[in-house]
Amino acid sequence: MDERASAMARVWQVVRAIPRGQTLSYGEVARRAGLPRRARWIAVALKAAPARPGVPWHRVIGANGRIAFPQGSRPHREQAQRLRAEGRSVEKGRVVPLARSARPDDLDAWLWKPGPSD
DNA sequence: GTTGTGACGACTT
DNA sequence: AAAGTCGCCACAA
Repeated sequence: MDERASAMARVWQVVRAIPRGQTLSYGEVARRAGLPRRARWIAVALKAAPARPGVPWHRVIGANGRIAFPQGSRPHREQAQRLRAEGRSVEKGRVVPLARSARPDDLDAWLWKPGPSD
């Protein structure tokens, strides 16, 4: 079984595990998939993601809450729309962090943290 | 084989 | 705040 395929499967699995309305950064997805420092590669994996079952790719955002697609682009609008449909607000291409912390440098604010109840 | 590019990220100017 | 730089690495040309 080739490593590339299993790595990709791990990425999809991690992304599929993100609950509705929650987000993870590319870097965090990479770490959880056992691919530290390969944030860029996550994009490759998501592009290759199966359409059906489908992975919630819109829950994966940049490290600063930025939607990675160019503003105004089709995919950018779709991602923003999907996130808003799950209750998150997006302002100027940026996903507004969850209320727990307003500090823009606090990654935890928009990173989903698995809690004891999960 | 080399080069440029990109749905990234951490750092430094 | 904005722009560079560098590390990372799959892919296409």
